Amino acid sequence: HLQQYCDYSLLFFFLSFSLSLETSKKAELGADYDPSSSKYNPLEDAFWKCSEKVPYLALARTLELIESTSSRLKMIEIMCNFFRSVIILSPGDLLYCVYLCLNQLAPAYKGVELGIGETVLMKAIAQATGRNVDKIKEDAQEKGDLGLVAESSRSTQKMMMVPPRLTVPGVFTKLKEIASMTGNASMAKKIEKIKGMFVACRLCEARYLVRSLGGKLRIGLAEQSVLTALGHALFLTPPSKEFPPEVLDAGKGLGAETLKKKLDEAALIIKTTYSELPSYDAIIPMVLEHGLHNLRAHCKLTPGIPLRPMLAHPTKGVSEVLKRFENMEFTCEYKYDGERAQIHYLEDGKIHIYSRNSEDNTSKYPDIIKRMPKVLTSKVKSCVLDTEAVAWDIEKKHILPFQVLSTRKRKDADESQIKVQVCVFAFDLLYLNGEALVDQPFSRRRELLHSSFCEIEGEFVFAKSMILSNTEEIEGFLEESIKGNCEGLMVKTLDVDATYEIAKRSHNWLKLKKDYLEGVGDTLDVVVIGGYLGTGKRTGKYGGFLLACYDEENEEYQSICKVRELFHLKFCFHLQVEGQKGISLRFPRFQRIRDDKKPEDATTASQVAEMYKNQSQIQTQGKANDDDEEDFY
DNA sequence: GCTGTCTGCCC
DNA sequence: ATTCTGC
DNA sequence: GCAGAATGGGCAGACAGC
Repeated sequence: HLQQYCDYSLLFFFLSFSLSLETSKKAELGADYDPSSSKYNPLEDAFWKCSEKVPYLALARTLELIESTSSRLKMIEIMCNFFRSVIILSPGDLLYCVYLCLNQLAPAYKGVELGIGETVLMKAIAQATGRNVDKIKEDAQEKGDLGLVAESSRSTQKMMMVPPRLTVPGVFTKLKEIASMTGNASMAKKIEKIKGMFVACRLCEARYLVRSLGGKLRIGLAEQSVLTALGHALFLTPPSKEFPPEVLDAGKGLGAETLKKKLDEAALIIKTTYSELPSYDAIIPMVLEHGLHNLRAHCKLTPGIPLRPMLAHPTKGVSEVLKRFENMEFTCEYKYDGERAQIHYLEDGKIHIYSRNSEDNTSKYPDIIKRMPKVLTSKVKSCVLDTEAVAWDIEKKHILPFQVLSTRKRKDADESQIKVQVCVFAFDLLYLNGEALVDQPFSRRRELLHSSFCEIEGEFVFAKSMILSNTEEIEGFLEESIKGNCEGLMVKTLDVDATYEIAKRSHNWLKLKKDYLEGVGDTLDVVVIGGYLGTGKRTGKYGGFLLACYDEENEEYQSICKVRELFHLKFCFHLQVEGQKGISLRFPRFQRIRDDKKPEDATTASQVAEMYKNQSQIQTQGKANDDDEEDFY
């Protein structure tokens, strides 16, 4: 507490000192920028001029105001106001503003990554502020956020020359430069770049710069709301080729209801466009040029660019499924335990494969690419397939666990050297011969899927599915899927609410996994042997706990996994834990406290081993894998 | 060229 | 991945 | 129920340090 008090008093002293210096000339430009006013005037309330680069401080202030707001509608309004100023004053910077608000540098499929993590960032902050890395680490634990640490530990050393103010395009460009650095000594070079920006930070800029670098903006507003804010801004203050523009506030004079309707429409246009063509590089220039109402015509689902995948809502049992899909026709499919693979076949014959998060996995699957021509019927000229790539035992012709798949080479895999084979399980068709199918019902998409592709056992097959309606049948199918080394079932409506329109509902499917079912699946009674300090919203609380089973043989507790939340647990002991590799749990989660048991009554190590061996996936691997058991554990 | 650590990305 | 929380 | 944040295990790949 003493330390914290000292830091703050220093900070206040430093701030008032620099402010009094500045005010003798002029107040820090933009220090009081306030895009939170409901009567915001995008021209007069901005503190930069037409055609100037957007000051980074304008963005940082926007983020700061949003962070201190709890209502999402208000957050969106604040971001919207900032965007409105950018649209009329500096439209060329809109793309960079959007990217920085999302903490993104490029569409995911371009694979642009900063390659900066907590450790490097702490090193950079330490160097920039002349403080010790351990001290930074300590502060980070206490404050739960490196951005706050950076903001409050800026160097008090006098600079010979005051660096020029940061701008949004300037910061964006530097971040991209950091991302492009590779090879020997690249980390040191990245640190130098970070330091260069850091010394130019004013007010709250350091907080958001550091958070951008760390990959977590933590302002309580992210993708969906940025899209909404962007839509609202484009409606209220349409891009204009003239300055000053004809329309500054298109909402003026509209009734509240009409205005809301118009704003919702605008947001839906942006969200729909983005879900089909998730590239701001493509969308922003287009919307600035042609306006919101011509956007859909210019930005469409495009083979070669990954679209957002449909996700599934978890359900706790068949009864919940029946309740949700009451009076609707639905189908059950096996939920395969592999990796989502969105396969694009272009008219020029090129094939691309994207992950669930739109990363480019093309070079990971040369084997899939090679087999595609065999499975396309002659009527397919171009398509986008939604599939799951699953590790496959060629000899025994069965599915292997996810863990096996995860050992595959990730980049530039050579087809001849592939050790883990995969079978593609196709379950949806999103585009066929120049036409997007996302607004078609699933029944239609599946028909087209089944009639346009040929199955090849062990290489490309359709997801196993059944149309079932009563509880017993569905439970039977679920059991069957588990026996077939699957995770459970996916349940999808066939005609009602059955489109692939992510902008309307991104979790339009249901998933039913064996381990969601109450009272089913493996539960362990474990002992808490450690706790970890939380970060961000969980600062000052435990963010996670280390759990252990009991090893009777050695009379010791063996750590088995960590878990996020423990109900009502305020204190815990810290025992010495020896790190060693063993069996662990894939999706550990807390169920309840066992008041009735003592620590020594915890599940024992041998019981855990027994449970591991009894898993159907392990059993079906058979004797051939016994030799590798040690490795596999 | 080997090893440990960090990072990003699958689930 | 799962889970919790505010709106 | 949505959106966002914070958290889990575990792998390959990249890089630093020797």
